[in-house]
Amino acid sequence: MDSTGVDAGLLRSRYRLTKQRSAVLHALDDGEHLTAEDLLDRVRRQLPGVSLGTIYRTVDILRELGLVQIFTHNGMAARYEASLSKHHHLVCDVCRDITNVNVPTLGPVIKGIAAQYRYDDVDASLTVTGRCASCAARAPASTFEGTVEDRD
Amino acid sequence: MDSTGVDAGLLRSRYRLTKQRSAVLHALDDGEHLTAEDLLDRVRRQLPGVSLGTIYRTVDILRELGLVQIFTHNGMAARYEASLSKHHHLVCDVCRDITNVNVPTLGPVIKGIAAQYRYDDVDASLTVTGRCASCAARAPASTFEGTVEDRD
DNA sequence: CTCTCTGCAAAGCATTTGCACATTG
DNA sequence: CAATGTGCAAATGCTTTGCAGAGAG
Repeated sequence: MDSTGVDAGLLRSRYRLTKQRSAVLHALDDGEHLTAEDLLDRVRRQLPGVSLGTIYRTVDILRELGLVQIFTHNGMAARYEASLSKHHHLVCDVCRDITNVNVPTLGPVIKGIAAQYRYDDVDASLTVTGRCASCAARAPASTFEGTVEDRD
Repeated sequence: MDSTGVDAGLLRSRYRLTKQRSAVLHALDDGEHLTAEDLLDRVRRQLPGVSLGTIYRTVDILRELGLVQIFTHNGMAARYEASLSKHHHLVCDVCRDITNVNVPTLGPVIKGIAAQYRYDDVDASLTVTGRCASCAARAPASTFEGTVEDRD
């Protein structure tokens, strides 16, 4: 089993390095903001017998070890991504597409809030919603402010 | 039925103003970031027969009308609040307490992202997590950086 | 060899939905 | 009175969990 790459974090931890966990770790590099089902599909290409329960148990310990970030928005299924770099998300209200985005200017904003409310060890997640360029091109004009809600 | 206060938005809409909906609207003023169950409890004080299904259907149309904001974080149950003013949330990792927070400096950050990625009609939700002052006081010292994860 | 992990299947929980009856405008 | 809304209970979808056997160290 590969013990020098993405697996290193697990090896150093109090958890055992199993082939299922290694496969999940590798699958995480195989796409952005993957759902548990997405991960299951990818993991099963290598290791057909793996169960969804194992995916959930694995991402949970990877989160505890700081190796994955979990993204949720409204009631949608959780998305998992390797903790390579801190980033935030842009979600299209129309097509539900998710884009990763770096927001370097957010740091000072968060520091300010932490200081004002006396919070320690702060982290933050910013989710920007709106209509992406392709959906705007495809859709009827919208000249008014505020939420654009179709009544289905 | 009161038709001049919080009910006005519903009255002007294509939806009927029922006593259940009015009660939900009033219940929303009765606390911050309330869960569906919280709303149900409050609504039932006035109107004992109301069902959870009605709460969910009602908050959904209120969201569509822009009268409530919905806050979710990780897998937690959704929280509902009247759309009085735009605000964001501070969530304590330890006690799970939620604090509303105004973040006036966020506007330019979001505008920048919208421009860069060509998104229209953008909105944003910022959730800052960390350890609140009372939990920090109560807990063992934490001098290292990063997430503080107790193994239960 | 012991402790941890896994697959399976069942349970859990928040939310949604179908339907027959009640209510609104 | 026609259209819409409601209560109830069942269904849904994601996630978690108990257990007995498999695998890691």
